[in-house]
Amino acid sequence: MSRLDPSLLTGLPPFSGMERAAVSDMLASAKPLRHPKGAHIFREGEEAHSFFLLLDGYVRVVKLAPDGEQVIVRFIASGELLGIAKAIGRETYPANAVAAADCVLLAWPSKLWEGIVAAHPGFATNTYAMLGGRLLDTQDKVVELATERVEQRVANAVLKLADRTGRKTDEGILIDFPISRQDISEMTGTTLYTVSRLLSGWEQAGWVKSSRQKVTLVEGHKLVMVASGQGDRPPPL
Amino acid sequence: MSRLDPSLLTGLPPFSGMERAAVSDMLASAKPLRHPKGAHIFREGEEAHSFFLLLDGYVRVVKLAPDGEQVIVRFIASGELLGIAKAIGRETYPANAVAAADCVLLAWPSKLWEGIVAAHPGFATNTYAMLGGRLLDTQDKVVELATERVEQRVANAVLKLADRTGRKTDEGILIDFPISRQDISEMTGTTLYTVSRLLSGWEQAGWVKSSRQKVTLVEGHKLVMVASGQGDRPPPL
DNA sequence: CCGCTTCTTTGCAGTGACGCAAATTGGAAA
DNA sequence: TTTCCAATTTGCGTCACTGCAAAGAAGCGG
Repeated sequence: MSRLDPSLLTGLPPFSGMERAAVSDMLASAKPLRHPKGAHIFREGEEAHSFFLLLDGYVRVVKLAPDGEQVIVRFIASGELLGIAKAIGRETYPANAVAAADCVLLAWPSKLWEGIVAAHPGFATNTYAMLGGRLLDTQDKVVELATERVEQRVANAVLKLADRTGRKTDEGILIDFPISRQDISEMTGTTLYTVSRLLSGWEQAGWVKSSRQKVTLVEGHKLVMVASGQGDRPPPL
Repeated sequence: MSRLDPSLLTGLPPFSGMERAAVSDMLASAKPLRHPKGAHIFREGEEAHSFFLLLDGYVRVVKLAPDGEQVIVRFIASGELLGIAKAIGRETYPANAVAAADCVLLAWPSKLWEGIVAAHPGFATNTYAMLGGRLLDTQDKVVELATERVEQRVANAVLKLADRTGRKTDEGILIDFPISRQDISEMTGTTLYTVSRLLSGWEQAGWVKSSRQKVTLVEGHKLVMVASGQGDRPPPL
């Protein structure tokens, strides 16, 4: 008998619409797991021995370009699945997963995948819908990279992070985990220098507040304008 | 009884590993369909009434950026599925599909999707593996757009097209359908001017031959070098 | 065969973004 | 506290790429 309570999972998207008994059943074969900030949860190319559910924390999914540059392909927030290589017919992980903050996860052995999917059609449907959503997200990212200027992409990234992980403070909406200029540049296909210049400009204008590994959104609507390409340009220094 | 022969499908990836009888069963509910070059097969946002198998021809999957620019998200060659919104839990098509050449398709009503997937687990597995492959392809495109220079991306696009749709001629490998400089620019996130300049340069160097809507690969290995970022730069005009 | 449309080429000027270098700041560890 | 390392800022020169404009080429329909 597991010490984990099924109510941990029942509210989460991957398990929505499932019977409590079914969720308990899945939980029985899961192992809880912790990773400190900065640790690799899995690596690209490695055999996909497990798939995971993120219970708490944040995870960056990172790909390595041929020249060694890193690209952050996606952020995972708590309640989401990751490492489900088996669901897409793969035997190895296609990217690296790194804890962006201290993380708590559940892990299932990948060899249970087929059985779980067969036994829980609701879980399967949820998972494939989620995969479809990620495909569309990624396609949107392609469109963004292909058509928007750096300024717009960085504004977009900050807005999305604030929306998905933001915590309200008295100064504005704070992005809830340590994020560097370099991280933001790896999400938007630019350099840490350019991100720094942009944030400095926006800070001068009073639209954000930022310091080491911290970004707080003060006037979101201004950044929305920038993201859409219609923003007043804050005066260059 | 259908006039279509199941052997049309048995060799194609979506149906690999399936019984002949199962394939016949699926074929029974499909309607053949033709679209001339340039026609829309479906449009973004439209209700996903059908899903398709491309039997012959080529299809561009195109997204519209907020500012009206077009981005070619993917090319579909014969033997591939398209428009499978139901598989990813969507009720509407997420992009436009345009015939890049005269096309022959099979169409199934989307409402049959659940039944088909339930009745043919092999087909379901193949489809989800294919979707996973598309997700990885799209992620690779993100990495490419984020890290490579225009020159490399255009070389890559030409190589991929030649590889996937190339027909051998006495001059080299000819891309098998009409493709304009504009098309290539929409695949690579640049402008038709830049594509024209690059192709002109490569033609001077004897690496490709190109004319109106035609590109022939002459010295593929040279373009591979360009794509990897190690190519000798052909002398500017 | 002519005229129209669409695609392509290329000169040129403008600039957004890069990337090095060096100084500065902030936090954590000793 | 002091030390040390990583993150950040910012000046400056450079360049890849853009985007207009205008001319040339190719194919199609009448």
